[in-house]
Amino acid sequence: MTAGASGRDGGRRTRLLVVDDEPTILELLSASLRFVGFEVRTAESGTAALAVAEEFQPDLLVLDVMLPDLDGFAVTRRLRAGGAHVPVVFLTARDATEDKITGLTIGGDDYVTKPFSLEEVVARIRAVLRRTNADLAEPGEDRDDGVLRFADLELDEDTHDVRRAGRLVRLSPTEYKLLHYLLLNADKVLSKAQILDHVWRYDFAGDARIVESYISLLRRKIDTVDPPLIHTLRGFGYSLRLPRA
Amino acid sequence: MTAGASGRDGGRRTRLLVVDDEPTILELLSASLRFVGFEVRTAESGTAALAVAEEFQPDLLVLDVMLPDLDGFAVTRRLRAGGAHVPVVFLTARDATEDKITGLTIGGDDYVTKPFSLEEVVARIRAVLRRTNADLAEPGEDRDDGVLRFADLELDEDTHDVRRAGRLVRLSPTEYKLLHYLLLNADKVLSKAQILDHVWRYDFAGDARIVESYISLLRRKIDTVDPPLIHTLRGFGYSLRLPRA
DNA sequence: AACGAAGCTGAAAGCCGGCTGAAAATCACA
DNA sequence: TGTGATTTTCAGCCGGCTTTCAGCTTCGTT
Repeated sequence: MTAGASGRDGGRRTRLLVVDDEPTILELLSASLRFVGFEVRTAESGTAALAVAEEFQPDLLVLDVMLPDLDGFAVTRRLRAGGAHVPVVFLTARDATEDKITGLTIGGDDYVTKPFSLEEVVARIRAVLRRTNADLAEPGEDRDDGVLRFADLELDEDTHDVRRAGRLVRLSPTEYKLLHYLLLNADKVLSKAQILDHVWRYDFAGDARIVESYISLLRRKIDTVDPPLIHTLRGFGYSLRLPRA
Repeated sequence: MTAGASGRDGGRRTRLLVVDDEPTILELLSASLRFVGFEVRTAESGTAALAVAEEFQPDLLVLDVMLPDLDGFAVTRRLRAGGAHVPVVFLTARDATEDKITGLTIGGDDYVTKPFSLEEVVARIRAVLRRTNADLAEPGEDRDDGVLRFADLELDEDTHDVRRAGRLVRLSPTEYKLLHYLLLNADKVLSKAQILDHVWRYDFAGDARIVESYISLLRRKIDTVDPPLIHTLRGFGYSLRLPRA
C-alpha cells in the first residue's frame, strides 16, 4: 500500500464502521478493509450501529440499506441529527426491485451494489473520503488529488483518465479496475487468486485463468512501451514494478 | 465542486439557515448544500429558526412556508423587522393555493415547490444570492454573471438561454436541468444514479434508465456538432468534457 | 535436450450496457 | 375540455465487453 493511500490520514488511522446483517459479508469486508489499513469496527443491526458509532466515532460508515431493524437511511438520519456529517457508503442489492436506490449519492455519499468487488468498495470509500476531506483541507501541497502514479503511468480516479507516457489509453471497466488494483499494490506480488478476489465480484464462479486474459489485454494497452511495468513472476503471480537491474 | 461556483464568496463561506419540520427533507437539503460548499445550520420550527438566525447571522434562509408554529412568512417578517433584509428561498407544497404563492418572489426572494429536485434548489439559491449581491458588489472583474460556459457551450441562468456554437437551442425543463448539472460538474464522471438524485425530484420512483433517454434527447439538441461534449463512460456514467487527445 | 507446467493470446460465443424510436401517460395551458 | 409539449416506459438493436478455450510459447527442471 502506498503511504497514505488508504486508511491513514496523517498520524491517525481512518476509522470505519461496517454494518451488515450477513456475517459472511461483514467478515469479507472488515478483513480486507483492515488489511488495507483502516481501523474497523462492525455491527450487525441498525441499533447496534448507533451504539458503536457513539463510542467509536467513525470517520465513515459502510452501511447496508437493508437491515432487520433500522434501515440504512434511518441510521444515517439519526447519526447526523447532531449536526456532524458522517459520510456513508451504502451497500444495496442489485436485483431486489431496485426502487430504493434513490438519494444514495447525496452530500458526497455513494453506494455499491451487491454482489460487489472489494476493489470497488475500497475505491468508493477512498473517493468519498477524498471528497469530504477536500472541502476542509487547506489547498496545501500533498493533498490527495485522486491521481495514482507509477513511473510514467497515471490513473485519475475522478476523470478515469489513464495515461502511459503521457498517451491517453481507453480501458474497459474491468481493465480499469485491474490496473487500479495493481497501482494500489505497486511492487507487491499479487497472485491470480488474490487479483480475482479483489477485482471480480465476490460471486464470480469462473476460473482464475481469466486474470491471464486481462493481464494480456492490459499489457497490449498500457505496456507496449519501454520499460515494461507489468511483470510475471512465474508460479507466484504478477507485479507492477520497474524492471530490476 | 467547481471552485467558487457555490457557497464561497471571496474568503468567507456563505451561511445558509435551512428550516423545515420534516427531518428527511432537512437532512437531504443540508447534506447537499454543505457538499456544494455552503455553511449550513438547521432548524425544525419557526421559533427555533429565529433563535438560530439571531446567533448564526445567515446570508440566506431556505424556509418551509408550512411550519407547526410560526409559518415562513411570520419568520421572515420578524427577521426583517430589524431592518436587515435577509433573502429567502421558500419551500412550498405544489398544490398551495395561488394567492399564497403570490408575493413570494418580491424583494429578490424566490420559491421552490415540493417535491423539488436538488438541482432546482441549489440553482434558486445561487440565483437569489447573485441578484442580492449584484446590487452591492462593485462592478469588478469576476462578478458572477450567471452564465455557465464550457467550450462553445453556454447556459445563462438568468434567461435560461442555451447556446451551442453560438446557436440558440430550445430545451425542455428537464433537459435544461440536466445540462445545468453537467455544466456544474464538467469533466467529472457522473453516474446515472447521481444524475437521477440531483436532477429529478426526490420522490421520483422510476428507473435510472430514464437518464439514458434524456442524455439522448440532449445530445440531439446540443451535441450534434464537433467536438462532442457529452461522453459515455461505459459502466461508470457520463461526463461533459472535451474529447481527450 | 526433453519434458511438463505455467503462461500467453487470438478466436468465438454470449452477455450486457447503452442508444433510440415509438407509444403511453401526464402535464401545461389555452 | 382539448391540444400540444413533456415526461416516462419499453422493446429492439448494436456494439463493446466478458468469458471460455485451444493452441502455442516460455520457463524451470531433470
